[in-house]
Amino acid sequence: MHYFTIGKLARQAAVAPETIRYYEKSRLLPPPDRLESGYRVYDSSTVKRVRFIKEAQALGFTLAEIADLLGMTEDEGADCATVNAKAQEKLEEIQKKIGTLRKMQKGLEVLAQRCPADEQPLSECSIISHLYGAEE
Amino acid sequence: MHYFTIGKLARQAAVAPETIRYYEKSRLLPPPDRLESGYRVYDSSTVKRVRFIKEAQALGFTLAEIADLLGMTEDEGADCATVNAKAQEKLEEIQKKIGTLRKMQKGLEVLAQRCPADEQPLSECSIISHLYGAEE
DNA sequence: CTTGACCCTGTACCTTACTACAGGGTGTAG
DNA sequence: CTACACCCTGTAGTAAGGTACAGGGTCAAG
Repeated sequence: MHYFTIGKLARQAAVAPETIRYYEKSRLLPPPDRLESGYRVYDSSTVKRVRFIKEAQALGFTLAEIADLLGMTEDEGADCATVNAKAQEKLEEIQKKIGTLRKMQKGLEVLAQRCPADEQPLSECSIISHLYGAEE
Repeated sequence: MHYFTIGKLARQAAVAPETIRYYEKSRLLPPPDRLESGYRVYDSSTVKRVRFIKEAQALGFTLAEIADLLGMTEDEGADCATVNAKAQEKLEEIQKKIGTLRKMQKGLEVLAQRCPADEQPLSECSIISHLYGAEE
């Protein structure tokens, strides 16, 4: 089966090799197998894992939170009550993020629609007012 | 009308006063009016603005991006084509974020459901596989 | 009319998440 | 058999986003 050295992994996941080593040190990636030379070797599942990390990060999760998220599925001997509680917590957080994004979306749509017909000042910020139900 | 000093504003928005001053320096907040003493004075719209900044940040937007977002509604004399193009761009970004969050949500739900009936190893990470359609 | 909570500016420091060497070994194409 | 791209460890530096003083003025309650 085809394997990846750190450089190839990094290219596939669109990050720098240093970032991979940094993630390893930070326990976001498990210590990989090594060739006799000491070179790290990875398989394609690591590519997915790194991409996941990057996407979660773009959504405002910190590396610590992401480690937690990934840890949930990997802790051998984590009991179900704990995993479920954590999952529930994360689900609520995600639900809230989606809700806020929806409101921003609405605000931007209003802003865009208002524009071609113009004349009204844009100064009343429709993004903010959609989030907080302000004087529209 | 009731006004806020920096400390009250900070408490209302759940940040530190230093953060408010930092946002002012970073042009995320306009220079406020001052009392004769030099004290900054704000009104409630600034509370909303600061909350907006914090929420946008929690969604992975940088302060520079947020400044851009807020700037869109305030640039006197920004032409509509430009505002619309920017809004469209942001809308796509937001749509993508929502999509990714939905997939994470699905993954976490599967993880949680799988747990009480247990026995299967959790080791196949359902969060990641939901994002990348891996071997489920 | 003072005391405690608040405000000011300015500078220095901190954490997170990288990024960039330095100094040295590896692997493969020509 | 060498040249060039790649890998290793370790340490230091960077950018973003704050946070923490120091040194000094303000304001309202008692």
